[in-house]
Amino acid sequence: MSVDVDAIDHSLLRLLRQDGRRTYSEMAEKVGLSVAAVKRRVDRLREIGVITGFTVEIDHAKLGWGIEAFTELRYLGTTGVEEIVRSASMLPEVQAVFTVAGESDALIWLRVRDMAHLKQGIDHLRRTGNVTGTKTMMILGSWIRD
Amino acid sequence: MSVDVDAIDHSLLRLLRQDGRRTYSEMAEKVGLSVAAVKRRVDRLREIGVITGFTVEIDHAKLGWGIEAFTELRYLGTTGVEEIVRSASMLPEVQAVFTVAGESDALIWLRVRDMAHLKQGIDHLRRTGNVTGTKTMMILGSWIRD
DNA sequence: TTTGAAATGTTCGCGGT
DNA sequence: ACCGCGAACATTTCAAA
Repeated sequence: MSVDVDAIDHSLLRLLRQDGRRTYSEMAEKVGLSVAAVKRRVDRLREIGVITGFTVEIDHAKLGWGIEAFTELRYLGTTGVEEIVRSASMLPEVQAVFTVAGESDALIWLRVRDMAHLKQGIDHLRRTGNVTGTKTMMILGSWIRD
Repeated sequence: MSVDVDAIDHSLLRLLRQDGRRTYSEMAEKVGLSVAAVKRRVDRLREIGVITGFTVEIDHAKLGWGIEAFTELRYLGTTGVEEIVRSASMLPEVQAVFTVAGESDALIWLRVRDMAHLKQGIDHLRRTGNVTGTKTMMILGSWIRD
């Protein structure tokens, strides 16, 4: 399932990670190709599925959702992975769901307005699906690549 | 530190989360404003720090980095939070670092090519900084909002 | 806030390597 | 298969109302 992506493609991906709205002209200048060549390469990276989309990065604290936490969930042995993701992702407070192998079955990334809101979110998770136990870590700070 | 962001701003943020390369014209049509008004709003969201940037979403498995894991790290009590982030973020395998309150001090999101590579990454983390213990969860699947 | 016009960027066909 | 060129089309940007 791996694909051929050369050094220039990697440069383009790096440039787009730094700024997803960069123009083709700007990228063309940086990698030393024509504008059309750059567009064709980016189009191809989308077609073969290396690029799955573009998005905006938001400071949620500025929007009043300044508290983040990870909650590890354990489910009944009969609960399928798909079911875990489906039930957890319904909560608007859930930013991401990772199904994992280890003591826990899932790791949930929560984003909330305050502690009361967090409590409510965790309670909701415990009630939805067949949750048998939770363990929550408050996020003090985070660093994300690029 | 919270700011005033109205319903139209939220619509624009939602549209940009779905596709960060949407044109102002397209957004203008969807929210019922002129193109210039939309541009001014997006510019303002950047200025006040709600929008911190734009980026591309990549399928890393297609690039041959198909294994992901979370590693919980415990550090010596003398280790500062800044030091934890600084040492961990140096590894290219580290996708994100979350400093947390709880049993562990940090939660590291790793992305690697294979199991040998994962082992090497965790070993490196254990050696860098004052790590006193680790616990790793392999990621089986993930769902991320939008 | 909108309008309007110039500058800039995107898209695609075609010919060349 | 990949590139560059050029022309048509679309978007961005900003000044003025």
